[in-house]
Amino acid sequence: MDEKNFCYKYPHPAVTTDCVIFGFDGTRMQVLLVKRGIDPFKGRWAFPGGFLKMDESCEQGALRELREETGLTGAYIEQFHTFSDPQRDPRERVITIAYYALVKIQEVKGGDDAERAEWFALDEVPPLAFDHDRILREALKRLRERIHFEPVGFELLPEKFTMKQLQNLYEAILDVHFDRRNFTKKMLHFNILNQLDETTRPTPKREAFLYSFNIESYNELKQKGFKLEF
Amino acid sequence: MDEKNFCYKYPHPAVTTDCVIFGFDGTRMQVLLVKRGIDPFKGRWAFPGGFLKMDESCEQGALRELREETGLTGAYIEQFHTFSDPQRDPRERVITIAYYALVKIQEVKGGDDAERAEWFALDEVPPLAFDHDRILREALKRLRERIHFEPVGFELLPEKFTMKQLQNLYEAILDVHFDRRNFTKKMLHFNILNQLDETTRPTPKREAFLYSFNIESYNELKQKGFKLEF
DNA sequence: TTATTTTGCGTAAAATTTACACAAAATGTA
DNA sequence: TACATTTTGTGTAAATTTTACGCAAAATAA
Repeated sequence: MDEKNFCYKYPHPAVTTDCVIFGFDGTRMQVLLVKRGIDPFKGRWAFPGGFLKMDESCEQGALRELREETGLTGAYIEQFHTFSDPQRDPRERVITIAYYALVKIQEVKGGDDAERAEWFALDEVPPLAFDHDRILREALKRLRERIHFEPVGFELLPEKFTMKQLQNLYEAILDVHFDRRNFTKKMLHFNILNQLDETTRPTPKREAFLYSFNIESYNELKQKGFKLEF
Repeated sequence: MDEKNFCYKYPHPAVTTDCVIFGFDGTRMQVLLVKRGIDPFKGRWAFPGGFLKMDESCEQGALRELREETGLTGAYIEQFHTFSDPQRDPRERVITIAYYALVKIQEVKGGDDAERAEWFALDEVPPLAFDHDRILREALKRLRERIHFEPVGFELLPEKFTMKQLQNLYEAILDVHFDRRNFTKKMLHFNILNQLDETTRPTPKREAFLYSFNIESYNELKQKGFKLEF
Protein backbone atom coordinates (compact mmCIF):
# COMPACT_ATOMS: atom_id res chain seq x y z
CA MET A 1 0.00 0.00 0.00
CA ASP A 2 1.20 3.40 -0.90
CA GLU A 3 -1.73 5.57 0.11
CA LYS A 4 -1.37 8.77 2.03
CA ASN A 5 -3.71 8.31 4.91
CA PHE A 6 -2.64 11.05 7.30
CA CYS A 7 -4.27 14.30 6.26
CA TYR A 8 -4.26 17.78 7.80
CA LYS A 9 -5.90 21.08 7.06
CA TYR A 10 -2.51 22.82 6.97
CA PRO A 11 0.85 21.48 5.80
CA HIS A 12 2.95 19.75 8.48
CA PRO A 13 6.70 19.21 8.32
CA ALA A 14 8.16 15.80 9.03
CA VAL A 15 10.06 15.62 12.33
CA THR A 16 13.12 13.51 13.07
CA THR A 17 15.64 13.20 15.85
CA ASP A 18 19.37 12.84 15.21
CA CYS A 19 21.96 11.91 17.77
CA VAL A 20 25.63 12.84 17.83
CA ILE A 21 27.21 10.04 19.87
CA PHE A 22 30.44 11.07 21.54
CA GLY A 23 32.94 8.59 22.93
CA PHE A 24 36.49 8.90 24.26
CA ASP A 25 39.20 6.36 23.45
CA GLY A 26 41.65 7.54 26.10
CA THR A 27 43.29 10.07 23.81
CA ARG A 28 40.82 11.50 21.33
CA MET A 29 37.14 12.29 21.10
CA GLN A 30 35.25 10.05 18.71
CA VAL A 31 31.82 10.10 17.11
CA LEU A 32 29.76 7.13 15.99
CA LEU A 33 28.60 7.38 12.37
CA VAL A 34 26.31 5.19 10.32
CA LYS A 35 26.69 4.62 6.58
CA ARG A 36 23.49 5.41 4.73
CA GLY A 37 22.08 2.46 2.79
CA ILE A 38 19.50 4.40 0.80
CA ASP A 39 19.11 7.64 -1.07
CA PRO A 40 19.39 10.50 -0.56
CA PHE A 41 23.09 10.55 0.32
CA LYS A 42 23.36 6.78 -0.17
CA GLY A 43 26.83 5.66 0.90
CA ARG A 44 27.53 8.82 2.88
CA TRP A 45 28.11 8.78 6.62
CA ALA A 46 25.53 10.36 8.92
CA PHE A 47 24.45 10.48 12.53
CA PRO A 48 21.94 7.84 13.60
CA GLY A 49 18.42 9.18 13.72
CA GLY A 50 14.94 8.70 12.41
CA PHE A 51 11.37 9.84 12.36
CA LEU A 52 9.63 10.74 15.57
CA LYS A 53 6.68 8.54 16.49
CA MET A 54 3.43 10.27 17.40
CA ASP A 55 3.26 8.86 20.93
CA GLU A 56 6.82 9.55 22.05
CA SER A 57 8.57 12.72 23.15
CA CYS A 58 11.65 13.63 21.17
CA GLU A 59 13.83 12.54 24.08
CA GLN A 60 12.19 9.12 23.98
CA GLY A 61 12.66 9.08 20.21
CA ALA A 62 16.34 9.90 20.48
CA LEU A 63 16.83 7.22 23.14
CA ARG A 64 15.02 4.68 20.96
CA GLU A 65 17.24 5.46 17.99
CA LEU A 66 20.29 5.24 20.20
CA ARG A 67 19.21 1.81 21.44
CA GLU A 68 18.46 0.57 17.95
CA GLU A 69 21.82 1.74 16.61
CA THR A 70 24.18 0.95 19.46
CA GLY A 71 22.37 -1.30 21.92
CA LEU A 72 22.85 1.37 24.60
CA THR A 73 20.05 2.01 27.08
CA GLY A 74 19.80 4.84 29.56
CA ALA A 75 22.68 6.80 28.09
CA TYR A 76 23.25 10.44 28.98
CA ILE A 77 21.68 12.49 26.20
CA GLU A 78 21.08 16.17 25.86
CA GLN A 79 19.05 18.10 23.34
CA PHE A 80 21.13 20.92 21.91
CA HIS A 81 19.46 22.40 18.83
CA THR A 82 16.65 22.00 16.33
CA PHE A 83 17.63 22.39 12.68
CA SER A 84 14.94 23.64 10.36
CA ASP A 85 16.35 24.97 7.10
CA PRO A 86 13.50 24.36 4.63
CA GLN A 87 16.00 22.85 2.14
CA ARG A 88 17.92 20.61 4.51
CA ASP A 89 16.31 17.41 3.19
CA PRO A 90 15.77 17.06 -0.56
CA ARG A 91 12.74 14.75 -0.18
CA GLU A 92 10.34 16.86 1.85
CA ARG A 93 10.34 19.46 4.59
CA VAL A 94 12.05 17.80 7.56
CA ILE A 95 13.05 19.48 10.77
CA THR A 96 15.33 17.56 13.10
CA ILE A 97 15.72 17.82 16.83
CA ALA A 98 19.37 17.12 17.54
CA TYR A 99 20.80 15.46 20.66
CA TYR A 100 24.23 14.51 21.69
CA ALA A 101 24.94 11.40 23.71
CA LEU A 102 27.96 10.75 25.92
CA VAL A 103 28.78 7.06 26.09
CA LYS A 104 31.52 4.85 27.43
CA ILE A 105 33.09 3.66 24.20
CA GLN A 106 34.00 0.29 25.64
CA GLU A 107 30.38 -0.46 26.56
CA VAL A 108 29.03 0.04 23.03
CA LYS A 109 28.40 -3.37 21.61
CA GLY A 110 26.49 -2.26 18.52
CA GLY A 111 22.88 -3.00 17.73
CA ASP A 112 20.90 -4.12 14.74
CA ASP A 113 22.79 -1.73 12.52
CA ALA A 114 26.13 -2.41 14.11
CA GLU A 115 27.76 -3.54 10.90
CA ARG A 116 26.98 -0.14 9.38
CA ALA A 117 28.24 1.86 12.36
CA GLU A 118 31.82 2.99 12.90
CA TRP A 119 33.74 5.27 15.27
CA PHE A 120 35.66 8.23 13.81
CA ALA A 121 38.10 10.53 15.56
CA LEU A 122 36.96 14.14 15.38
CA ASP A 123 39.70 15.18 13.00
CA GLU A 124 39.02 12.23 10.70
CA VAL A 125 35.29 12.66 10.21
CA PRO A 126 34.41 12.36 6.50
CA PRO A 127 31.95 14.70 4.75
CA LEU A 128 28.53 13.90 6.13
CA ALA A 129 25.03 13.59 4.70
CA PHE A 130 22.43 16.37 4.87
CA ASP A 131 23.49 19.25 7.16
CA HIS A 132 25.20 16.88 9.57
CA ASP A 133 28.53 18.68 9.32
CA ARG A 134 26.90 21.72 10.82
CA ILE A 135 25.12 19.57 13.39
CA LEU A 136 28.48 18.21 14.52
CA ARG A 137 29.96 21.69 14.87
CA GLU A 138 27.02 22.82 16.99
CA ALA A 139 27.18 19.69 19.12
CA LEU A 140 30.84 20.29 19.89
CA LYS A 141 30.20 23.93 20.68
CA ARG A 142 27.48 22.97 23.11
CA LEU A 143 29.55 20.23 24.72
CA ARG A 144 32.38 22.71 25.31
CA GLU A 145 30.00 25.10 27.04
CA ARG A 146 28.32 22.37 29.04
CA ILE A 147 31.58 21.12 30.50
CA HIS A 148 31.71 24.33 32.56
CA PHE A 149 28.50 23.47 34.40
CA GLU A 150 28.23 19.70 34.39
CA PRO A 151 30.83 17.05 34.98
CA VAL A 152 30.16 15.64 31.52
CA GLY A 153 33.50 13.91 31.49
CA PHE A 154 32.36 11.17 33.78
CA GLU A 155 29.86 9.88 31.26
CA LEU A 156 32.71 9.24 28.85
CA LEU A 157 35.18 7.48 31.13
CA PRO A 158 34.99 3.98 32.63
CA GLU A 159 33.83 3.60 36.25
CA LYS A 160 37.38 3.78 37.52
CA PHE A 161 39.86 6.09 35.88
CA THR A 162 43.19 7.78 36.52
CA MET A 163 43.73 11.49 36.86
CA LYS A 164 45.72 11.41 33.65
CA GLN A 165 42.77 9.93 31.75
CA LEU A 166 40.48 12.61 33.13
CA GLN A 167 42.95 15.31 32.15
CA ASN A 168 43.34 13.84 28.65
CA LEU A 169 39.58 13.98 28.29
CA TYR A 170 39.29 17.62 29.31
CA GLU A 171 42.17 18.51 27.04
CA ALA A 172 40.61 16.63 24.12
CA ILE A 173 37.22 18.31 24.53
CA LEU A 174 38.47 21.84 25.17
CA ASP A 175 41.55 21.56 22.94
CA VAL A 176 43.87 23.05 25.54
CA HIS A 177 46.73 21.88 27.73
CA PHE A 178 46.80 21.89 31.53
CA ASP A 179 49.67 21.54 33.93
CA ARG A 180 49.41 18.03 35.34
CA ARG A 181 49.88 19.05 38.97
CA ASN A 182 47.55 22.02 38.87
CA PHE A 183 44.88 19.99 37.15
CA THR A 184 44.98 17.37 39.91
CA LYS A 185 44.79 20.01 42.61
CA LYS A 186 41.82 21.75 41.01
CA MET A 187 39.94 18.52 40.36
CA LEU A 188 40.38 17.22 43.90
CA HIS A 189 39.35 20.61 45.27
CA PHE A 190 35.83 20.17 43.87
CA ASN A 191 35.42 17.15 46.15
CA ILE A 192 33.46 15.10 43.66
CA LEU A 193 36.02 12.33 43.24
CA ASN A 194 36.51 9.23 45.34
CA GLN A 195 40.14 8.24 45.54
CA LEU A 196 40.09 4.44 45.48
CA ASP A 197 42.54 2.15 47.29
CA GLU A 198 43.30 0.39 44.04
CA THR A 199 45.96 1.45 41.60
CA THR A 200 46.65 0.61 38.00
CA ARG A 201 48.39 -2.75 37.68
CA PRO A 202 50.10 -3.75 35.53
CA THR A 203 51.55 -0.47 34.41
CA PRO A 204 54.54 0.48 32.30
CA LYS A 205 55.90 2.90 34.88
CA ARG A 206 54.86 4.09 38.32
CA GLU A 207 51.32 3.01 39.15
CA ALA A 208 48.61 5.66 39.43
CA PHE A 209 45.64 5.99 41.78
CA LEU A 210 42.21 5.16 40.47
CA TYR A 211 39.29 7.48 41.06
CA SER A 212 35.54 7.22 40.72
CA PHE A 213 32.95 9.96 40.37
CA ASN A 214 31.10 10.74 43.60
CA ILE A 215 27.62 11.62 42.39
CA GLU A 216 26.28 12.29 45.90
CA SER A 217 28.87 14.99 46.57
CA TYR A 218 28.24 16.39 43.13
CA ASN A 219 24.50 16.70 43.73
CA GLU A 220 25.15 18.38 47.08
CA LEU A 221 27.48 20.85 45.43
CA LYS A 222 24.96 21.49 42.69
CA GLN A 223 22.35 22.53 45.25
CA LYS A 224 24.56 25.30 46.54
CA GLY A 225 25.20 26.63 43.05
CA PHE A 226 28.74 26.29 41.82
CA LYS A 227 30.79 26.13 38.71
CA LEU A 228 33.31 23.66 37.39
CA GLU A 229 35.64 26.19 35.84
CA PHE A 230 38.40 25.07 33.52
CA MET B 1 -13.80 25.08 3.06
CA ASP B 2 -12.86 22.65 5.74
CA GLU B 3 -11.17 19.94 3.73
CA LYS B 4 -7.91 18.37 4.77
CA ASN B 5 -5.76 18.74 1.73
CA PHE B 6 -2.28 18.03 3.07
CA CYS B 7 -1.74 14.29 3.19
CA TYR B 8 1.25 12.17 4.14
CA LYS B 9 2.06 8.49 4.20
CA TYR B 10 3.05 8.71 7.86
CA PRO B 11 1.62 10.91 10.61
CA HIS B 12 3.29 14.33 11.02
CA PRO B 13 3.15 16.49 14.13
CA ALA B 14 2.25 20.16 13.89
CA VAL B 15 5.19 22.49 14.56
CA THR B 16 5.05 25.91 16.21
CA THR B 17 7.52 28.43 17.51
CA ASP B 18 7.06 30.24 20.82
CA CYS B 19 9.03 33.22 21.99
CA VAL B 20 9.79 34.26 25.57
CA ILE B 21 10.36 38.01 25.28
CA PHE B 22 12.55 39.40 28.04
CA GLY B 23 12.77 43.08 28.89
CA PHE B 24 14.35 45.03 31.74
CA ASP B 25 12.61 48.00 33.34
CA GLY B 26 15.65 49.26 35.22
CA THR B 27 14.96 47.16 38.28
CA ARG B 28 13.30 43.90 37.38
CA MET B 29 13.23 41.44 34.51
CA GLN B 30 9.92 41.38 32.68
CA VAL B 31 8.29 39.07 30.13
CA LEU B 32 5.75 40.00 27.48
CA LEU B 33 2.63 37.85 27.58
CA VAL B 34 -0.39 37.67 25.31
CA LYS B 35 -3.90 36.84 26.48
CA ARG B 36 -5.39 33.98 24.49
CA GLY B 37 -8.59 34.86 22.66
CA ILE B 38 -9.60 31.34 21.70
CA ASP B 39 -9.74 27.87 23.17
CA PRO B 40 -7.89 25.93 24.39
CA PHE B 41 -6.85 28.00 27.41
CA LYS B 42 -9.04 30.92 26.31
CA GLY B 43 -8.39 33.88 28.62
CA ARG B 44 -5.10 32.49 29.91
CA TRP B 45 -1.79 34.25 29.33
CA ALA B 46 0.80 32.69 27.04
CA PHE B 47 3.95 33.50 25.09
CA PRO B 48 3.45 34.79 21.58
CA GLY B 49 3.92 32.10 18.98
CA GLY B 50 2.30 30.28 16.12
CA PHE B 51 2.56 27.69 13.43
CA LEU B 52 5.67 27.42 11.35
CA LYS B 53 5.23 28.08 7.65
CA MET B 54 6.62 25.54 5.23
CA ASP B 55 9.01 27.93 3.53
CA GLU B 56 10.58 29.53 6.59
CA SER B 57 13.18 28.29 9.05
CA CYS B 58 12.10 28.28 12.67
CA GLU B 59 14.28 31.30 13.34
CA GLN B 60 12.44 33.18 10.59
CA GLY B 61 9.16 31.97 12.05
CA ALA B 62 10.07 33.16 15.52
CA LEU B 63 11.13 36.57 14.16
CA ARG B 64 7.89 36.85 12.21
CA GLU B 65 5.81 36.12 15.29
CA LEU B 66 7.86 38.61 17.26
CA ARG B 67 7.23 41.29 14.64
CA GLU B 68 3.53 40.55 14.50
CA GLU B 69 3.15 40.72 18.28
CA THR B 70 5.44 43.58 19.22
CA GLY B 71 6.40 45.43 16.04
CA LEU B 72 10.05 44.61 16.74
CA THR B 73 12.33 43.73 13.84
CA GLY B 74 15.84 42.34 14.00
CA ALA B 75 15.69 41.59 17.71
CA TYR B 76 18.25 39.36 19.39
CA ILE B 77 16.69 35.93 19.59
CA GLU B 78 18.08 32.59 20.60
CA GLN B 79 16.65 29.12 20.28
CA PHE B 80 16.88 27.33 23.61
CA HIS B 81 14.77 24.17 23.59
CA THR B 82 12.19 22.18 21.69
CA PHE B 83 9.24 20.93 23.73
CA SER B 84 7.63 17.75 22.51
CA ASP B 85 5.50 16.10 25.20
CA PRO B 86 2.84 14.25 23.15
CA GLN B 87 0.13 15.65 25.44
CA ARG B 88 1.27 19.27 25.60
CA ASP B 89 -1.53 20.49 23.31
CA PRO B 90 -5.04 19.06 23.76
CA ARG B 91 -6.00 19.58 20.10
CA GLU B 92 -3.39 17.59 18.25
CA ARG B 93 0.24 16.60 18.47
CA VAL B 94 2.18 19.87 18.51
CA ILE B 95 5.87 20.28 19.11
CA THR B 96 7.16 23.76 19.71
CA ILE B 97 10.59 25.21 19.10
CA ALA B 98 11.12 27.79 21.82
CA TYR B 99 13.17 30.97 21.55
CA TYR B 100 13.87 33.78 23.89
CA ALA B 101 14.22 37.36 22.73
CA LEU B 102 16.05 40.18 24.50
CA VAL B 103 14.50 43.54 23.74
CA LYS B 104 14.81 47.13 24.91
CA ILE B 105 11.54 47.53 26.72
CA GLN B 106 11.28 51.20 25.81
CA GLU B 107 11.42 50.40 22.09
CA VAL B 108 8.47 48.00 22.10
CA LYS B 109 5.54 49.83 20.67
CA GLY B 110 3.23 46.84 20.31
CA GLY B 111 1.93 45.38 17.08
CA ASP B 112 -1.38 44.15 15.76
CA ASP B 113 -2.04 42.31 18.97
CA ALA B 114 -0.74 45.07 21.19
CA GLU B 115 -3.96 45.46 23.09
CA ARG B 116 -3.75 41.83 24.13
CA ALA B 117 -0.07 42.02 25.14
CA GLU B 118 1.23 43.02 28.57
CA TRP B 119 4.53 43.09 30.45
CA PHE B 120 4.79 41.10 33.71
CA ALA B 121 7.61 41.13 36.23
CA LEU B 122 9.08 37.67 36.67
CA ASP B 123 7.69 37.22 40.16
CA GLU B 124 4.22 38.31 39.08
CA VAL B 125 3.73 36.00 36.12
CA PRO B 126 0.28 34.39 36.30
CA PRO B 127 -0.35 30.68 35.54
CA LEU B 128 0.26 30.23 31.83
CA ALA B 129 -1.40 28.25 29.04
CA PHE B 130 -0.11 24.88 27.79
CA ASP B 131 3.34 24.03 29.20
CA HIS B 132 4.44 27.65 29.10
CA ASP B 133 5.30 27.70 32.80
CA ARG B 134 7.96 25.12 32.11
CA ILE B 135 9.07 26.96 28.99
CA LEU B 136 9.66 30.09 31.08
CA ARG B 137 11.72 28.17 33.64
CA GLU B 138 13.90 26.72 30.91
CA ALA B 139 14.29 30.10 29.20
CA LEU B 140 15.51 31.66 32.44
CA LYS B 141 17.88 28.80 33.08
CA ARG B 142 19.38 29.21 29.63
CA LEU B 143 19.62 32.98 29.92
CA ARG B 144 21.52 32.61 33.21
CA GLU B 145 24.01 30.27 31.57
CA ARG B 146 24.34 32.39 28.46
CA ILE B 147 25.25 35.49 30.43
CA HIS B 148 28.58 33.84 31.21
CA PHE B 149 29.56 33.69 27.54
CA GLU B 150 27.73 36.53 25.83
CA PRO B 151 27.18 40.11 26.91
CA VAL B 152 23.44 39.55 26.75
CA GLY B 153 22.82 42.49 29.01
CA PHE B 154 23.46 45.01 26.29
CA GLU B 155 20.45 43.85 24.31
CA LEU B 156 18.25 44.77 27.25
CA LEU B 157 19.58 48.24 28.08
CA PRO B 158 19.23 51.49 26.12
CA GLU B 159 22.14 52.62 23.93
CA LYS B 160 23.59 54.68 26.76
CA PHE B 161 23.43 53.42 30.30
CA THR B 162 25.04 53.91 33.67
CA MET B 163 27.15 51.37 35.50
CA LYS B 164 24.43 51.13 38.11
CA GLN B 165 21.85 50.15 35.50
CA LEU B 166 24.17 47.49 34.15
CA GLN B 167 24.76 46.16 37.63
CA ASN B 168 21.03 46.13 38.40
CA LEU B 169 20.50 44.08 35.26
CA TYR B 170 23.12 41.48 36.14
CA GLU B 171 21.75 41.26 39.66
CA ALA B 172 18.20 40.86 38.39
CA ILE B 173 19.10 38.09 35.96
CA LEU B 174 21.41 36.15 38.24
CA ASP B 175 19.55 36.97 41.46
CA VAL B 176 22.71 37.90 43.33
CA HIS B 177 24.27 41.05 44.77
CA PHE B 178 27.61 42.54 43.77
CA ASP B 179 29.75 45.12 45.47
CA ARG B 180 29.30 48.33 43.48
CA ARG B 181 33.01 49.15 43.26
CA ASN B 182 34.17 45.65 42.38
CA PHE B 183 31.49 45.31 39.73
CA THR B 184 32.69 48.48 38.01
CA LYS B 185 36.29 47.34 38.13
CA LYS B 186 35.50 43.96 36.65
CA MET B 187 33.28 45.36 33.93
CA LEU B 188 35.80 47.96 32.81
CA HIS B 189 38.51 45.32 32.83
CA PHE B 190 36.83 43.43 29.96
CA ASN B 191 37.36 46.52 27.80
CA ILE B 192 34.07 46.23 25.99
CA LEU B 193 32.57 49.48 27.27
CA ASN B 194 32.98 52.98 25.89
CA GLN B 195 32.94 55.57 28.63
CA LEU B 196 31.09 58.54 27.14
CA ASP B 197 31.76 62.18 27.90
CA GLU B 198 28.13 62.68 28.82
CA THR B 199 26.70 62.20 32.24
CA THR B 200 23.21 61.80 33.56
CA ARG B 201 21.44 65.13 33.91
CA PRO B 202 19.23 65.91 35.62
CA THR B 203 19.89 63.54 38.47
CA PRO B 204 18.68 63.40 42.06
CA LYS B 205 22.22 63.12 43.45
CA ARG B 206 25.72 63.04 41.98
CA GLU B 207 25.67 62.54 38.22
CA ALA B 208 26.99 59.27 36.79
CA PHE B 209 29.00 58.50 33.64
CA LEU B 210 27.17 57.04 30.69
CA TYR B 211 28.60 54.03 28.86
CA SER B 212 27.89 52.33 25.57
CA PHE B 213 28.70 48.80 24.48
CA ASN B 214 31.75 48.53 22.22
CA ILE B 215 30.86 45.72 19.86
CA GLU B 216 34.16 45.88 17.95
CA SER B 217 36.22 45.26 21.08
CA TYR B 218 33.82 42.52 22.06
CA ASN B 219 34.22 40.72 18.74
CA GLU B 220 38.00 40.99 19.00
CA LEU B 221 37.89 39.54 22.48
CA LYS B 222 35.61 36.76 21.30
CA GLN B 223 38.16 35.68 18.68
CA LYS B 224 40.77 35.05 21.34
CA GLY B 225 38.41 32.95 23.41
CA PHE B 226 37.42 34.47 26.69
CA LYS B 227 34.79 34.34 29.34
CA LEU B 228 32.61 36.98 30.97
CA GLU B 229 32.64 35.48 34.42
CA PHE B 230 30.27 36.80 37.09
C1' DT C 1 25.93 75.75 56.31
C1' DT C 2 25.23 71.00 57.21
C1' DA C 3 23.40 66.39 56.67
C1' DT C 4 22.38 62.90 53.20
C1' DT C 5 22.72 60.29 49.11
C1' DT C 6 25.10 58.72 45.12
C1' DT C 7 29.21 58.21 42.49
C1' DG C 8 34.27 57.71 41.31
C1' DC C 9 38.63 56.10 42.70
C1' DG C 10 41.64 53.80 45.55
C1' DT C 11 44.16 50.18 48.64
C1' DA C 12 45.19 46.23 51.75
C1' DA C 13 44.09 41.53 52.79
C1' DA C 14 42.48 37.09 51.27
C1' DA C 15 42.03 33.68 47.99
C1' DT C 16 43.14 31.56 43.83
C1' DT C 17 45.96 30.50 39.92
C1' DT C 18 50.30 29.67 37.91
C1' DA C 19 54.91 28.01 37.41
C1' DC C 20 57.91 25.07 38.91
C1' DA C 21 61.02 21.54 42.11
C1' DC C 22 61.73 17.18 43.84
C1' DA C 23 61.27 12.54 45.32
C1' DA C 24 59.06 7.88 44.94
C1' DA C 25 57.74 3.88 42.11
C1' DA C 26 58.20 1.07 38.37
C1' DT C 27 60.96 -0.51 34.19
C1' DG C 28 64.90 -1.55 31.16
C1' DT C 29 69.81 -2.02 30.51
C1' DA C 30 74.73 -2.29 31.30
C1' DT D 1 73.37 -4.77 41.29
C1' DA D 2 73.69 -0.07 39.83
C1' DC D 3 71.89 3.44 37.02
C1' DA D 4 69.27 5.99 33.59
C1' DT D 5 64.45 6.79 32.21
C1' DT D 6 59.65 7.46 32.59
C1' DT D 7 55.53 8.36 35.15
C1' DT D 8 53.17 9.78 39.23
C1' DG D 9 52.32 12.09 43.91
C1' DT D 10 53.14 16.07 46.71
C1' DG D 11 54.65 20.59 47.87
C1' DT D 12 55.87 25.62 47.69
C1' DA D 13 56.77 30.42 46.24
C1' DA D 14 55.39 34.02 43.14
C1' DA D 15 51.93 36.23 40.42
C1' DT D 16 47.37 37.34 39.77
C1' DT D 17 42.62 37.95 40.87
C1' DT D 18 38.99 38.56 44.03
C1' DT D 19 37.09 40.53 48.07
C1' DA D 20 36.15 43.87 51.54
C1' DC D 21 36.26 48.14 52.54
C1' DG D 22 37.69 53.68 53.10
C1' DC D 23 37.27 58.18 51.58
C1' DA D 24 36.34 62.29 49.04
C1' DA D 25 33.65 64.73 45.34
C1' DA D 26 29.12 66.11 43.43
C1' DA D 27 24.54 67.01 43.84
C1' DT D 28 20.25 67.87 46.77
C1' DA D 29 17.40 69.18 50.75
C1' DA D 30 16.79 71.19 55.18
